[in-house]
Amino acid sequence: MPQQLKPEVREKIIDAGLHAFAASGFRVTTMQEVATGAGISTGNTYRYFADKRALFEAVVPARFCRDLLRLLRQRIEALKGIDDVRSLSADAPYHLLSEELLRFCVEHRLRVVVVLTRAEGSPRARFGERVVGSLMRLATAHAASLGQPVRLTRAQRFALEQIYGGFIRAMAQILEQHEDEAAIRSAVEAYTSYHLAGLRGFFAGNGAAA
Amino acid sequence: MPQQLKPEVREKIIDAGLHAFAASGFRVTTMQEVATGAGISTGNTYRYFADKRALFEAVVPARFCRDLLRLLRQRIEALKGIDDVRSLSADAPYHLLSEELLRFCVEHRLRVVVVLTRAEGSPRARFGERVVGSLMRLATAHAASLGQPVRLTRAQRFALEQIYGGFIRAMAQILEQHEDEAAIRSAVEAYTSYHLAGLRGFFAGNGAAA
Amino acid sequence: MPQQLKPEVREKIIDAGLHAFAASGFRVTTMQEVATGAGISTGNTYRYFADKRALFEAVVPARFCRDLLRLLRQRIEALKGIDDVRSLSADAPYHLLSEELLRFCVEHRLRVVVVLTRAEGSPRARFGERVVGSLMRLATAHAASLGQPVRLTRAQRFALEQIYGGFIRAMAQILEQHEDEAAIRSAVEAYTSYHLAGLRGFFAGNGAAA
Amino acid sequence: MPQQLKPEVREKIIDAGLHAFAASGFRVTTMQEVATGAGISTGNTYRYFADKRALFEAVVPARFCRDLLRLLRQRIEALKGIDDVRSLSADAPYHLLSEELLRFCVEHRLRVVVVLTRAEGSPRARFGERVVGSLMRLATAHAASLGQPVRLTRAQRFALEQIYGGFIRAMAQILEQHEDEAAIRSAVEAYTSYHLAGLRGFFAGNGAAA
DNA sequence: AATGAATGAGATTTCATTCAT
DNA sequence: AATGAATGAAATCTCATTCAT
Repeated sequence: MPQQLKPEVREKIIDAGLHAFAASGFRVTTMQEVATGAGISTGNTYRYFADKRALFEAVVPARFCRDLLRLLRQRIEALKGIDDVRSLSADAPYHLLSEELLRFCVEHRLRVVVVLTRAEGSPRARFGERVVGSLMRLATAHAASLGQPVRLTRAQRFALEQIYGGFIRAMAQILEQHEDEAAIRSAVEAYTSYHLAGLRGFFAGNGAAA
Repeated sequence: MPQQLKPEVREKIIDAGLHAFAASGFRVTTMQEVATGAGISTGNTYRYFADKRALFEAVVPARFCRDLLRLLRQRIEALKGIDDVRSLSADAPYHLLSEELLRFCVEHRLRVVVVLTRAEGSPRARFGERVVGSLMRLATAHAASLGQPVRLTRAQRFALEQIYGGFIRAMAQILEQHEDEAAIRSAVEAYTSYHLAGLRGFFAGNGAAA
Repeated sequence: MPQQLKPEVREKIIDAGLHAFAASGFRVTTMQEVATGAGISTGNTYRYFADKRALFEAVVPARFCRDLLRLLRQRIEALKGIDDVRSLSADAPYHLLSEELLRFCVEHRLRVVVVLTRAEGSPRARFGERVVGSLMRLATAHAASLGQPVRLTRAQRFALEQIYGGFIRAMAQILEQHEDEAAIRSAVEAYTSYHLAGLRGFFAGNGAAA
Repeated sequence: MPQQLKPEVREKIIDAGLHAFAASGFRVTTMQEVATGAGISTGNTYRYFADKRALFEAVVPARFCRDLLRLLRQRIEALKGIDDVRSLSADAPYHLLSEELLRFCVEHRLRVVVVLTRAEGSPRARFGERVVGSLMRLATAHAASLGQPVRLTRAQRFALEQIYGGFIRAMAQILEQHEDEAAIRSAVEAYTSYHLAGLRGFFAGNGAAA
């Protein structure tokens, strides 16, 4: 039922929800705020979305999550051709690999922010974790696929988790604070120079290739 | 009024608050939980602390914030003697610089966690940002104090902010998930190998010295 | 205003209301359900009926109530020729007396169900009571018209009320659960064998004639 | 947690709930009404009962349901010694069998009313049905245990269901409308003279012994 | 006449905070 | 000082009813 109502109102609600969630997070945002933001009454909101969680799911659709996850994985997998992260020049592969991801993130700027850092209490609360877990598994598998398999200690695994967590969080922050693509691109590039060099150091320091 | 009450009760409340905030964050934690955790009544809590915010401020006192901030700054400042982060070996300076900070963090494990990652909605909500800002200013000033002043673009500055943000967040996570010092130490070490190499790469990639 | 609208739409609404009320009762049924059931919009419903109560009154019209009441009364009155319920054979009078009533009930199956057992909160909420009251008065008057006037105690009067209440309720249940006339007839017959024998026992046990 | 608060307030809430539920049913009764009835604020109600359903369950405890069910079953089972309901004098076994049940009903007057006829939408909504089902099974088993097993047609089974349904409903009504035991006793007695005679007629009419 | 989106009142539930004892 | 029951404001959600088109 809550589907073919006025599409523009639906969009207005989703948009208001997106901004409200991005500004305050799922828990703190009230349906009142969303409704006000959309210029409608609270009750009307419920004609379009069964409840707050459903609204969140519409703001951050499953499809979107799948795509984001896939693009992030591709970014890791694209490293497979390269024998050793240490040989990686910071920018060359970067532009190559992430063009699609970047476009996607630019297009869905706030959506990425919301799902990665404003989803506490929402039905997508674990998405961030899942992304990190997925990246971790890829990284591990990839490393294993190289000559000298990586033996990470528990502490190293934990650190790697933080590293990837920091990476996606940084991406979210960049998207949150910048509106135009050029600015986002520059900030990502700058962060990438840190991140890739960091990974090289991490695996080198651990006598491991990745 | 909340001065000459029983200090041990006060401590019990603070301790219960600390654990509750660490477990669920400021917003989600209820005064009831805190009181129960402290083994006293809800009402009594308010004789010791004017409200939830005041309790949080007692759990994470200004003094503690100052100390943590100071130690973090020292860590940066200690780099001053070194001309170029690029020449930095990953582990050597690490142990040297951070011994005091580490001890402090181990001792105030949960407090650090709370103020850095569980403070949303609390009066210390911005502390993390302030720390990062302070570290940024130091880094910039330090760089400027060297021969060739660093000219960071806006994007690089922003990326550096994320880098430091990720750093303190990683530290918080490490402290949250590990209880014994040895484990904390290993995890910090692993993360540091990433972080310092990352910084080298960052400044190298940006043709800048720090 | 709700007069010269399209009669077939009016009928559709009434029919949808009938089914919805029969399925869930007055209170639980929503105007949305009714409108959907009628294949029209919610708003349009209100062009035909001032409000939910008016709709209910149309679903169960006064005329219908009068007819049902009249037929039920006839059933009682038809006993007048018979001196003593005790002499009543269970089935003979049954077919005779109730043929018209039965046809009526079969024809207005759901309507009877609704007014007798699904009317809570509606403007016809008391109809069941009124029916019972009416039957009671008839029974009393009838008894009084016989030689030895029945002296029912207050308790007996009350019990008789429950007996008639149970009777009409049973009839409603039978109508609700059976669709074809034969099945309804059998069930009514079975219940009647209980009910009439019960009445005989009731008046015999109370040393009264009815 | 909602247990050892002020027992007298708890009792007041339960009592207010009992009366409100008895007056309007589970669905229609609001927590506001209950709170007002108990002379407290709405919020306070939730300190004693997790939600409306929990309140209902406290008003009509499982223990109470078990006892009521057991006593009703006993009433049926006590008929086992009697070969044929037809030989049953209306009052003799009645007093014998039901003394305990009567006392119980008198003591828990409104509670019985609520669980049997005001529970729609509540966690005990099906209790009435279960009671009827249980009585039906007992009656059937009992009949089967006699010489000539009862072969009830579908219609007769259905009618028997209505008979027992009417029986418990009548009992509820009697309890609802009378306060003192003597009145209840008289009304039950009067109804019983109908009910038992009715059963005799029912089984006789069906050429069956029970 | 009709649509169906929109409103707004009201119900349930949660908690920070207050208050009688 | 302490208790812990009580309050009241606010949030989520539901629907009868209205209204712009």
